[in-house]
Amino acid sequence: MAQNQPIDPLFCPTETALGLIGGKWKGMILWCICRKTMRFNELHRIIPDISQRMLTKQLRELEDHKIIVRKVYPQIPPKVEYSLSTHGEALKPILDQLEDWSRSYLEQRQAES
Amino acid sequence: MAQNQPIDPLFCPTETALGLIGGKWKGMILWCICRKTMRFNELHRIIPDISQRMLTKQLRELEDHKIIVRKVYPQIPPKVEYSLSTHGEALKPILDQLEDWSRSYLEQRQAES
DNA sequence: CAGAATCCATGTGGATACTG
DNA sequence: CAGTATCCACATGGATTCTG
Repeated sequence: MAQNQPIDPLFCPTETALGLIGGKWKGMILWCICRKTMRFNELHRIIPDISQRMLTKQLRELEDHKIIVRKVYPQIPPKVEYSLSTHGEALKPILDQLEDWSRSYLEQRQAES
Repeated sequence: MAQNQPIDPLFCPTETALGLIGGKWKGMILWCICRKTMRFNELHRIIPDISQRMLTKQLRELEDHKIIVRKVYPQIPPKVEYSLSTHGEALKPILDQLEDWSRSYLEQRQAES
């Protein structure tokens, strides 16, 4: 950081990244979509605690940020599939490591108590 | 995910990890402390937009979660130093990758506009 | 099926003033 | 220096109802 220069929050990549994937539920949503292409209700079944409103909102944000791709099949009943974009694929190994990290974190915390 | 079993949010490691490091300002705070041990006002100078209240709060959370270590020197004027814990050190390479990822993300987004 | 719209409680975060 | 304490505005998120 040069010589203790102030950081512009808009240009701190770490903050940016966490802003993109740190939203509520996004961890679980990405965890699911990383594993396979998912439909809306499929996600909702796997993450029952999220409301439809929130699920929609988080998915839209991930889509707006080009991390996931939303594919609509124009048919009745509607069918929408969510999958990782190229950016999202690049994120996958990082999320895997994060998962390992927090797993060892949880284990150690548990061992202490 | 076995056969579309619901995930318990409490036991989704990805969500856990993002819960630990995804708080507001935590990206920038960690970015700083990853680089060197930091004092309170030092952090505040580098991240001027954060309020003292928030800085304190986020630091406490990171400390409670054993990601950083808070070392108090009992003297006047007070001196407090924040550094990475062992868990925090393990996180560092992951944050670096996240940083690379978001940098390429930002570049591509800019190229598009 | 995959949402959109509305209403409402609460939590989060900012500003300010004070302190050991 | 490194915080607390208090007050308050606003954003976040939940529950519910409705729809192409």
